[in-house]
Amino acid sequence: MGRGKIVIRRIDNSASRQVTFSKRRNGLLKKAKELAILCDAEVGVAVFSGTGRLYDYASTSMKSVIERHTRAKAENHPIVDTASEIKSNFFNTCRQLMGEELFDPSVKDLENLENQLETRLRGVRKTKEQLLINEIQELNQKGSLIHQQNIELYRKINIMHQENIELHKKVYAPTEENDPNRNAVIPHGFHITKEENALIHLGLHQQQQHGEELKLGAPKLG
Amino acid sequence: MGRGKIVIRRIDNSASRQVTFSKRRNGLLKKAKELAILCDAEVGVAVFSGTGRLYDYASTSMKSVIERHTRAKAENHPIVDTASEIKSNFFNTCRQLMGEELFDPSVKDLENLENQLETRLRGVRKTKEQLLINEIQELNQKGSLIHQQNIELYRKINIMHQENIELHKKVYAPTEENDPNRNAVIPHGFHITKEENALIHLGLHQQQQHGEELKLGAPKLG
DNA sequence: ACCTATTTATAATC
DNA sequence: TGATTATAAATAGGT
Repeated sequence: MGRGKIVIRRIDNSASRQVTFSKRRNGLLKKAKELAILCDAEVGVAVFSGTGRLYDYASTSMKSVIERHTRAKAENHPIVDTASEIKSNFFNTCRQLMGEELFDPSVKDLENLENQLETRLRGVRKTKEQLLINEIQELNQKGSLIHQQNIELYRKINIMHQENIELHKKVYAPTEENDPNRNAVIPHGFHITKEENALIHLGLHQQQQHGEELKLGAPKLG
Repeated sequence: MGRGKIVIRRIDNSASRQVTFSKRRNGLLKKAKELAILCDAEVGVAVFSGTGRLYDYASTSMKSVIERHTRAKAENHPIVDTASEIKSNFFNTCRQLMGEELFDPSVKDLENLENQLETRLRGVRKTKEQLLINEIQELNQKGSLIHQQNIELYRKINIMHQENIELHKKVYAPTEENDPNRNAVIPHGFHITKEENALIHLGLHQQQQHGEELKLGAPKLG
């Protein structure tokens, strides 16, 4: 709620951190008071600055809040896991995650921690991967399209080639001696023949590629 | 901060009071967390509803907060970092890594932990991304290749097309009335003409596609 | 510490 | 209880 949005993460700049601390500490204590008054609640707040200074508020008294809190906790938390045990487990988990030796890998909290971290990682990965996969699919589609067009062109060429041959026969075979324009035409015919060979060769070469390298189905993306 | 302004005074209506309590309690706890995270502060909040139910939050642990509070009240010089606090900080780090809020990121070990985890995550991501990027590049190369082949084919077809026209002229124009085989040949000529038209149409159609859709340059991969 | 453009929190309402 | 929304508050970034 300010000039710009901020991410809730430790403010690196010490001065800014101190300023923000001052502002927000006041805000927090104000809110605590308002809550206590508006809703008839008992509220206690304690804040220690980075430098260790204490700022606190209690709607009744801190003593009362602490005692009541202790009682409430005792009722809710019969036994099971000592707080210190859990702490210890977490501590070990952290060390493991930091690449150090694992002290006690059997702890459930450790496994939870690992799983949750993996889940997060997966989420990030998924998003980015999806973008890349989409891109690949688009390229595949375009590739298939051009490939189809290529095939179509080969077909057409073959047809034209046949026609060409027919025409050649018509032009040169039946009227070999009769046509006075024959000599003027020969270079054309010669030229065409060379082009045909080139085309056929090119076609074979490409079709091999199509069959072997260009299987343009969706690639296996892990 | 709502539809209307209110005065900070006990809310008489019980239902409204309860609703407001719920909202503002959440707000207070959220603010407490943010303060702890943003400003590297140790924060503890305890709230008892009118019905006596406890809602609390501690950036480290309530035990730590209470102890520190007691000490701060008793003595005048605040203690900076006890062993239990460091432990607490690790505890909080773990919680953060588990996807919960960050309570006290100021401890160096905590930062190390974060950095190391990020590094790991980055490494994994990079590897997988690289694979996908390679795949995209390969597809781009193949696509360009086919595209070039396509262009080449168009060129060949145009050449053949010209040759065909020349041949047509040779066959049908000069000997229109003289050739007794003319009728037998006409079907061929007719057929050819149709193919030519089809080819020209196809060519134009595809070239448009090449120009607009099939810019097969390397895509931007984020 | 003060100033505001913005973001947040939340009062009122459904 | 949970959404929604208009509005009040809080506050981030500057001075």
